[in-house]
Amino acid sequence: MHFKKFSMHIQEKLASTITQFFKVEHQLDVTQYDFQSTRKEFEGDVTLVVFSLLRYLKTNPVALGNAIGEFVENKLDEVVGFNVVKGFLNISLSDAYFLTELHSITADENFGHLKGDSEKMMVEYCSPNTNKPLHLGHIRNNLLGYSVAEILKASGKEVIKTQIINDRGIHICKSMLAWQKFGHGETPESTGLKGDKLVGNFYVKFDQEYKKQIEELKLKGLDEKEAKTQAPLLIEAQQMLQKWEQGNEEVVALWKKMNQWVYEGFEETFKNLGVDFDKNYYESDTYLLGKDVVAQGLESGVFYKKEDGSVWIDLTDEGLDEKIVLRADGTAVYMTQDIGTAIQRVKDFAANGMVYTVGNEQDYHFKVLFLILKKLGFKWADNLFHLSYGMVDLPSGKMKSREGTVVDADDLMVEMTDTARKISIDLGKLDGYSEAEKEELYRKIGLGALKYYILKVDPKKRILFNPEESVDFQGNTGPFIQYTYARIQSILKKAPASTVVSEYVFHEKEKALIKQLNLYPETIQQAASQYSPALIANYTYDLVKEFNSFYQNVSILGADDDAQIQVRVALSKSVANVIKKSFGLLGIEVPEQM
RNA sequence: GGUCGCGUAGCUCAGUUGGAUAGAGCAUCUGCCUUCUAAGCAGACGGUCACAGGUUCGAAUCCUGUCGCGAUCACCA
Repeated sequence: MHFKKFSMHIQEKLASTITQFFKVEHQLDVTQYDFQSTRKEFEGDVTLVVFSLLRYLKTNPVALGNAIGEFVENKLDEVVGFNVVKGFLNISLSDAYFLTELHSITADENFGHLKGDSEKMMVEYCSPNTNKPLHLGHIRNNLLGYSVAEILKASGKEVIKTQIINDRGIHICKSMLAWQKFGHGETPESTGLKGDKLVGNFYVKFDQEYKKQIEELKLKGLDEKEAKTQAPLLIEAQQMLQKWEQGNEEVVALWKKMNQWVYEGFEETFKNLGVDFDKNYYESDTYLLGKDVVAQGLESGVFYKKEDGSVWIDLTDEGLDEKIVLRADGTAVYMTQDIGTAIQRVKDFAANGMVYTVGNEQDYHFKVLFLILKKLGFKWADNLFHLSYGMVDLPSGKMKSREGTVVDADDLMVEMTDTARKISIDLGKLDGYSEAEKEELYRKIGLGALKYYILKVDPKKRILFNPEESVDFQGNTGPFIQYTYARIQSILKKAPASTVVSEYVFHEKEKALIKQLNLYPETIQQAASQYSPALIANYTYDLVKEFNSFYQNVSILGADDDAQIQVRVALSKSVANVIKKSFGLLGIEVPEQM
């Protein structure tokens, strides 16, 4: 059955009643209906699209709509009226129905959130390199991954958050080498720099020195390509990588020391950003994985060997290319590791599936990876999902760490907090807050603005971030929603104790709110099945808009009678609860006052 | 060149298994703080849904083609 945009419960009732109508009146078996919530400009609460029923019964849509309308009005107590406009049957629902709905929403503290462990999913996100600090691109990745993990939990799944830390490789050696050569023994302590920042500086330093060497070599008559491969710095870095692989003590000690600096720096960033992980994997542990699987796949004929000894898979039947899975010298490539790591993870956690939060530049890689795992016969390969997201670009183009054209994650969070502080002080509404409480609030608001700004956009779309223009704090923004929450808290503090209301005549604004609240459970399920925090963000915005209109147009605590106060307070409380929960799914905190 | 993704108001975005007159925010303009917090509310202005065909009662949505932007097509990760 097709249910859309309206409470499941009443739609089921309507659907089965309409099925009865077709059986009784026309001896027809009909079970598929298109419902939608009635548009504001028409009278009614839920609308049946009659057009799509004409294929069962050739008749005038208006006549059919009227017939159905009369039937459901007679059969269902909840239906108190209807009208037909063109092929749309608009059905009005009773006050008793809305009251029941409100009661069931209020009664459930975890309204919309399922608890359970129907399935175990692993969500990977972040997965940084340990040679440079995190930037805005990582922020999008972290926010998306964290949020999708929370959404999956709310949809009833058990979730394990994980990341694979790319802690080895030539890029790490570059930072190490530069530190050795130009570092003068600097440490985070001696410089006062965050560890990841310090290491990142040497990564940049390497690139600068490397480029100098290339220029020098070119002056000596080498061409670009030769110069790039023959620069002494690069050769040294490659040698360092070999030493690392051989377990050279000095190199490994340096590697451990510098990586530790980076981890401490990352930890701080994760904490400020509010993300966490249940399990970390390290590439230095996993980079040799997958070779045995390749051997098995070779035996079973999934892979084949070329004359030089390298191992490949032929995916031309699937419209893709041939892809290498093991080098001729027997060493692993990226794909080998990813095959091995996937299998390892499923073993470690008995996961039913995995979500990989990785930028869309790797679409092809994951397409191939999933296909290979499928061909290798793993049944969980059907439950792998690449949460592919668009790049965050600057007006000047792509962010590049080596060229220093990145928006640093830590800096950005500080700037957002600064902006929040400035706006808050201008508005001056924080009497009674201590300085520490105020700072905490600025952080909540600043981060809320940033997180909402990023998460409200469909993950697959690219984001153009202009550092010159600050992120908004008004309109469709995080602070707007946080503000609404704070306002409700202020009302709830003054509200009378709750009593039972058994009869009530609803205001249109109240009905609209109940309808919007009722969409929350299905929004979570939809966001989970589409891995899209944007759906949660947009839903919450609609709810808040609806509430603000209600707030500004009717009086809550000053309502006409007790029943009205009770209902309006209950509604406000439910809205606040959903805001808090839904923002929780986005990793955004809500303030009690602002 | 092949493949994948995107193209909706000046700007940023919604619009989800095809439904009513395509909606918000920002910006611009007009009202509303002596009443629960004006980071708000009410309203005005703003559209060839990139373009052209097709499918059907009905298309921003599905199909085909064209154009534009991006990514990718490594024995890098």
